[in-house]
Amino acid sequence: MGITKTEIFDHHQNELAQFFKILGHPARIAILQYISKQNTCICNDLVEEIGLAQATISQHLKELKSIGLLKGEIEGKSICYCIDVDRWNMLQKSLNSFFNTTKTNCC
Amino acid sequence: MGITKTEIFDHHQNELAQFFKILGHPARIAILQYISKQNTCICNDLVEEIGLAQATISQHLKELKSIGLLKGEIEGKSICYCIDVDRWNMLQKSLNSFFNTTKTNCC
DNA sequence: TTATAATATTGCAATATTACGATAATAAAC
DNA sequence: GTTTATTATCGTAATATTGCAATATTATAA
Repeated sequence: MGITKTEIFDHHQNELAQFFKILGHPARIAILQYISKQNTCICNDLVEEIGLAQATISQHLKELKSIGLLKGEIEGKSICYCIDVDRWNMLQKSLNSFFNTTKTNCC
Repeated sequence: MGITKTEIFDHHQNELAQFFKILGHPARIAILQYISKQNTCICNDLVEEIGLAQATISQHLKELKSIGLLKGEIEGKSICYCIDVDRWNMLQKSLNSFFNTTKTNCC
């Protein structure tokens, strides 16, 4: 029927899939890469840098925030969005754990 | 307008996003985990194990194959789908590279 | 060749995602 | 207060994804 049946999977599977899903868009990859290159980051820069409308960028930032990858701090009249390194490392560890425990094969 | 603007991103960003995207569904996570537990894998087992219709499982398998994570070998009248460990390790390396080069922050 | 069993494909309906223009909210500068 | 600049939200249109029933394909068994 078109809706993901999250109820038949466990919490870990759903959470892991959610992490992957949010990283699964080139704009969000590009945003993370750009932020990591800067000392400060203003959404307006991203609009020029990435080439999507301001509203679209704002939505992508919201999604990255939803899994805790970005934290925003008020800085003057704009917002400084930064990567939450603790969360970033946690996520990396979590994905590696999945990769390391899921690679037995048979043929 | 609803379509991802892949043309404004580079090949690496699009490819990385595609990997993440395909891993971004709990059924595909569950399928990979189940396959890695078995010595052999038959799609029919997955239908019972995962709890989705046979057609749906088949589609998820197809997507996992599309990024090379699974390789299927004919085994009697069924198919033995296995994780391609070389590809799996390559993907893990690629994701770690992204994580390691994208975590500078400012605040 | 004709069953039988397993997987793939097709077609369709429902929901989700992506994107953007318009507008609202927020905060500094005047 | 008003203006100006920046980011967030709303509403909407277009495309993508998810899921399943029905059907097709493939390969063994009889």
